[in-house]
Amino acid sequence: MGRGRVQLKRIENKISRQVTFSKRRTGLLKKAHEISVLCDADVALIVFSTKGKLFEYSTHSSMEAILERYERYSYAEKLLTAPETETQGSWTLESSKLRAKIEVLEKNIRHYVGEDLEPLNLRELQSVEQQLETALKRIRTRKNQVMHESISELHKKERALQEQNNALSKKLKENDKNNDQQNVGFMLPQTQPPPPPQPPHLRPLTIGSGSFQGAVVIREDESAQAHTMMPPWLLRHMNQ
Amino acid sequence: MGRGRVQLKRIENKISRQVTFSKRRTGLLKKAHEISVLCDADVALIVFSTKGKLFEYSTHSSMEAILERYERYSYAEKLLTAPETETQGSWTLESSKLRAKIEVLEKNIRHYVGEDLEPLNLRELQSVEQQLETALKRIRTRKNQVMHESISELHKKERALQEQNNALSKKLKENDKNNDQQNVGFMLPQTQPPPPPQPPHLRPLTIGSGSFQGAVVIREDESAQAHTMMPPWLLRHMNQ
DNA sequence: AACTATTTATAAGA
DNA sequence: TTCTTATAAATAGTT
Repeated sequence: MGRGRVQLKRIENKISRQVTFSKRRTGLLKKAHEISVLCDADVALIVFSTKGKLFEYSTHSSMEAILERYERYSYAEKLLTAPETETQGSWTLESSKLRAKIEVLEKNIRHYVGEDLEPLNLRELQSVEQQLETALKRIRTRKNQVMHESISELHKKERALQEQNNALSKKLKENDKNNDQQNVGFMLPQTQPPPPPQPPHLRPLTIGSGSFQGAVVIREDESAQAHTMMPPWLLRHMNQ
Repeated sequence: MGRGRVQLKRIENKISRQVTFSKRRTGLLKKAHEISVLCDADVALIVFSTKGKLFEYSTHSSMEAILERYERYSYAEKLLTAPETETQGSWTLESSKLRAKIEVLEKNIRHYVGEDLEPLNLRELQSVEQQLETALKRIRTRKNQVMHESISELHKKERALQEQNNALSKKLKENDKNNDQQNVGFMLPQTQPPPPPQPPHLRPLTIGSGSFQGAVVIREDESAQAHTMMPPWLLRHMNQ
């Protein structure tokens, strides 16, 4: 919708990318608002610019409400509650100094998430790169650890449950014998019927050898994880 | 954009509201996708229809990652809002809010460099992991770009120096001729003896059309790029 | 930040 | 839902 067709690919020129971003952001927010009013829908829209600046739109029922609803809908647990803060200590530093520090920290964060990289020279880029590699290693180590802990925890629980189970069965058999002898005339089934199957997105990942159904949902293949996905049904509508 | 103007208010007719919802939803998702691609932005879009059906779009970095990021960002922001009147006490309040924000930012940074990971659960670890992977890709792309620029800069310099060199040599020869004619009685050798060979790790990289010996291999595929450090002697030339 | 020539989105109708 | 078409809106390129 402009003087020329536009390829659906990253605009390389930084200036026009910014200009386009600004224009389209306005348009997108407007349309989000319109559909929410016209069609009485709940809409939440979050946009981070390349430089890491946040823009958002949400229907009256507040961003938080919609995100919570989303979480509930997608069967995911609530996001981490915000980290706790302590605000004691002296206030000797001026606000402006604090603000300056905040700016520096935010800039660092942008670099750590790969944004706003133009001002960095090669040496600095390599420094960040190395830090991220180290970080990634640590995170993967920790993730592994968490997963292992989780798994052995589950195993432990499984064993405990199995034992309990055996004990109960045994007790039950004894009761049955007694009942038989007394001709009471009824029996509990020895095995439970299998639970009804669930659709995949509801089915928790099962971990361990036994019948334990853990709640730890782990993506099977993270490296194959989709990197941008226009759903096919949307693609159908797209000219490019 | 249709046959008639449209009032920005809820469409009362249920059928046409549904139809409009369907059409506009498609358009909105398309536009969300476009801005994310064209402008390299991270976008998360959530739409609940009146009937409670969910539609969503998110950039490659997955919905969870963006919501996580949003939570981090907006939490830090929240600490600074709730503006107070400028009384004496409010300045200390301001300071403490700023401090709180700084703490949150620092905690985030620690996570980005792989420290202080114990409090994170699996979901959070994976979110950070994904962000770091994206960051690493971007950084390597940028590094490549910087190196290319640097190299062509060096080429240019080399050519300039070579020309200067030729000019000086020529001038020198002419002077020598004059000196010969005047029997001044000394000569510069026309050719230099070759320098003693050096082990490869000491030999400076030569770049350019002349005696090219370089091994600057830059892979085009950024995602597969080597995680290698530049040798210090090359770094020296590349400070921005 | 404005201005338009165009392309796109979409309201209405079928 | 889907297609068609007339028209309103969005926006790319320009100033």
